Order: sequence, then structure tokens, then C-alpha cells
Amino acid sequence: MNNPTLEDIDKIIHEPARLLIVMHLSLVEKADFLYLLAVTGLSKGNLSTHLQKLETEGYVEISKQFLGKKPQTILQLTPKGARKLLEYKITMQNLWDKL
Amino acid sequence: MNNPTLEDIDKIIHEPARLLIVMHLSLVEKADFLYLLAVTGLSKGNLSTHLQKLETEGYVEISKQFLGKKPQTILQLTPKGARKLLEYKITMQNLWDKL
DNA sequence: AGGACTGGTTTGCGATACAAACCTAAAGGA
DNA sequence: TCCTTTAGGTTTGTATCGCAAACCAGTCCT
Repeated sequence: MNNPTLEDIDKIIHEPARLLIVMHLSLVEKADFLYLLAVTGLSKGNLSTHLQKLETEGYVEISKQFLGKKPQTILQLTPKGARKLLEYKITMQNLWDKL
Repeated sequence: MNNPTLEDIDKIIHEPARLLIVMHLSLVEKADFLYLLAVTGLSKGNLSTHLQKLETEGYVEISKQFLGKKPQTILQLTPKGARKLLEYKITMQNLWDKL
């Protein structure tokens, strides 16, 4: 029967705010903080902490640079992050097939 | 562009443990506590509190009866619960289509 | 009687999501 | 020049929540 279990669901990605972030990053493959801020609709604090979480888990790479005199934070999905997103998608779609 | 937002994701259903519960209930339309305990693999306490949450949100109806001398807790999805699950499914599938 | 099992519920705690408050530096106005 | 505002984030505080351990009422066994 092989019921779906909870362990199969990646909690890092499953969190809605992070799911949005990661999905957007997978579409553009590179983005800055303000872009994500706009497209996700998250608050700055919220976005910042979720990005940090994604970084410590190795899903996202955060790099900082200056654009003229303004600081800029660039985000991109790591290979691991991309893989995990794909796995998550498959897990969830399997779930739906049972429904 | 109409980006998906966080508000669209039903947090009640989104929680993995509850998603499992609700999916199983949608398949059988009626189940007792011990059946759910087995198929979901949740701990008793965890199952109990999630069911209570689903009840207070009006997604699940909890009724208790005696089967011989043993107490038995019967669970079933309410119409609202069934509708919400369907909406959740659609929301998530729309999300995947963008990916 | 008393110990173990059934069928759950309640309690305690650790983790987490979230926004408000904060911070540093640059730009603009008086 | 000083002072206020804006940009671009980060840190802090809080309230919620998921989870399992502990608990509980009732039944069965011996």
C-alpha cells in the first residue's frame, strides 16, 4: 500500500513563504532581495529570516554586493535547492494522485 | 501577473499531519480513530489534537459512540472540509503549473 | 483484587513564523 | 551644515503550534 508518510514532506520547502521564495528563484535563477520582496509579498523581516534559513540549509546562496553605492543582496538557488524543490514537487503530486 | 499569495494557501489543510488526515477521510468518508492512527502513522496525542483543530474549524465532524463496551470515535469530513480540500488541491496545482 | 490493555485527552516544551522595532549608510531639503 | 527621509536589510519579541510524554477512565484477564 505504501502510504505517504510525513517524513517524505520536506518541511523546509513546505512552509508557504519559503515555497514561494524557492519557486520564484527557480523561475529566474537569480534575484535580488527587493525583487523577492515584491513578488512574494512577504514583510522584509520575514523574507530575511526565511532566506537565512534557506541558506543555512544549503538551499539558497546569498551573496552581497554594492550596486553603485547601494548595498544589494543577490539570491540564487543552489543545485541542492533545485533538486529538493523538484523532489518536493514529485512527492506532492504523488500525494494528489491518491486523492 | 497575479502571483500566488500566501493567503491562498489554507494553513489548516497545509499542515502535513492534517493533510494526511483529511486526504484519508476524503477517501473513505468515514473512519474511526484507530484506523486513522494506523494509516497516518501519527502518535495518538498528535492525531487527537489535529482532529480537534479540524473540528473547531468545521472541517471534520467528531462523533463518539460505544461499540459494545468500547468507546469509539468516528470522524468524517464535513461538506466544508471536503470543499476546502478541493480548493487547496486546485491552489497547489496552479502553483505547480507556474513552475 | 490488581495488573495490563484500550481508546483516547491533556500538559509541557521546543521550534518557528511573523512583524515591529531597529540599524547603517546614502540622498535630499532648508 | 545639519537634519530628515529613504533604501536595504537584520534583530528582537511574541504568540502560535506541532509533537510526544504523561495521564486518565474504563474494561479485561487471572
